[in-house]
Amino acid sequence: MTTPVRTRFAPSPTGYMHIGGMRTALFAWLWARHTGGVFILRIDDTDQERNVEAALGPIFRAFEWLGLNWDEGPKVGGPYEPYYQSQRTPLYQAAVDKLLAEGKAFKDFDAPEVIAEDRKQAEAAKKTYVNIRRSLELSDAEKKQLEADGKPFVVRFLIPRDQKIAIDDAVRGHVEWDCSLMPDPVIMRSNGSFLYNFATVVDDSQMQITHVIRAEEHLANTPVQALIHMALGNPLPVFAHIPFITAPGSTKKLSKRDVEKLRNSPQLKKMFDRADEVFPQLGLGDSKTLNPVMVEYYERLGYLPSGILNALSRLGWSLDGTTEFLSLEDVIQNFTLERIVKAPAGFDPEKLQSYQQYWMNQLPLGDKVTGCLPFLTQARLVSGEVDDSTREIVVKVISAVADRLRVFSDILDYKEFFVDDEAMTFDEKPFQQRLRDAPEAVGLLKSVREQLTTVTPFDAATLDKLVHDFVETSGIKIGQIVHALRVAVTGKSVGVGLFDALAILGRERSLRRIDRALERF
RNA sequence: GGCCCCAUCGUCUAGAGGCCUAGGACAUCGGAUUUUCAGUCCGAGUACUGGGGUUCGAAUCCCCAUGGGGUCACCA
Repeated sequence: MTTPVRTRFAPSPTGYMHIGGMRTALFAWLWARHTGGVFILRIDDTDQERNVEAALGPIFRAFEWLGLNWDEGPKVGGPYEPYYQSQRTPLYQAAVDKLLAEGKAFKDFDAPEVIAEDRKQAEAAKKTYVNIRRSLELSDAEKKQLEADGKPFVVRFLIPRDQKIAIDDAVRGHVEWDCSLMPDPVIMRSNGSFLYNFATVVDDSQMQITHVIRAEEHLANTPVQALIHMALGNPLPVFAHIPFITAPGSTKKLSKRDVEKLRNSPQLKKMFDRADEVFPQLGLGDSKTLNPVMVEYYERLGYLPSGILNALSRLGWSLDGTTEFLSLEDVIQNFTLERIVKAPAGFDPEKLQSYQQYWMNQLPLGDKVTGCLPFLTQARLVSGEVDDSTREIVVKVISAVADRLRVFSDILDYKEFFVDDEAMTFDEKPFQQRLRDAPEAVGLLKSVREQLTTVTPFDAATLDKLVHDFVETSGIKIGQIVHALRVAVTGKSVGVGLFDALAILGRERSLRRIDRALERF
């Protein structure tokens, strides 16, 4: 019989979901899904105070947005409840008692200052620090006396110093440590609370976790955890330490501590700038409230789960040498731990952009409209109720924008179609260059305006022909009129095809805008 | 510093002894298409950290060096 795979992700309630953590969670989730196993969410809130629920919001939200559901955990429950570490202390207590009773852990009465001194001396002597087990020398009577006196103590797990401990990591292979170099870790604080390293072991075992898939920085914790598992009589789970994600252009772990440094990295600058441009329009603050290390940044900017998921899966994992675009379903089907790359992977915004672009282009028009609409409403470019005529315009704009649309919020770059003719602003630079500084612009604009009053139908193909004929008969270059017209009608030098723009606006609005430009000379 | 991990184009990666004069993708740079921007198409350059082995043969196996990183709490 083969036991079903059970993996877990155990975030602490930090108030946001880290993109690197999301990638770790994804790998654990993928392994469960690939094998038809179970994925568990467990909350590591041992040292958190009140606001756990609030701090958890963005984390659940990230999972839900990306469609990574959990089979057991908060909200859904499960056979190993509770899924909050803060509510599991009886389990930890029982485990400590067991170790204590079996002599596999001991009460250490040494004061912190004493320990600090030991450590200092070891350092001075250039020797690896290993705690001195003074309390182990105490007689039972002495220990009883100390406890009766209310002398504080911690519980330490007794490392079998005469051994070596080895694990066979599913991505790293055989890794071995010499126990004689390991200090006895504290597993229970003097205030009676428990430490992560211990709680994790108890939880993983009680929840029947078969595969501990986590970031590489936990590799150093693993010997201790393995030893505790063994002392508790648990079977060892399979460990799989996946490499962490590094910051763009760096070899260091991508951490939110360094966001301010990241802001200036050339690779990430664009992402911060985009946040500062878009979020204020949406009433969501700016790059200080949401930045590219948070999953929510991508959601709020209108990235697609498929784009993010594709990018995240390809960071440290590949199907083969050529496949770049994979749906979640593809990845689930092909995901194996052995194909995880051992070296850290740099987070590359450009590459993410390309995955995103691919998946956006796969989307049918209707889905793009549905995706963009909330952004237009949120930016108050369309009013709450979306009537058919509004929707019609949105459809037209998005068709014209075509594959310029990479993320849904890009639609905000085309707000000229959604503002009143009188409210539309002209960008100064192109207005100067294409209209004021172009001596023939006024005349050409007036002539074309004349023709626009009568041409029918007022659609892109007809307008295209009209302008080309106009160019022909007046013997000018097409650029001379096109640029002027574009600025006059949209206020900008870049955007959708000019004839599309005119057709979307329609005759009335186009003429009004041309008049405004003319008046503005 | 101790312990541990890692090492192929700028970046993500393919490569599990001969198929490698090292493949793909992103980015970059050319060129084409074009009313702008984007896109698309075509093309180019760019990498096995170094040194020793093993072998007829090494990017691939072993050793050493170097470099990078992680971790060393009564944090998680």
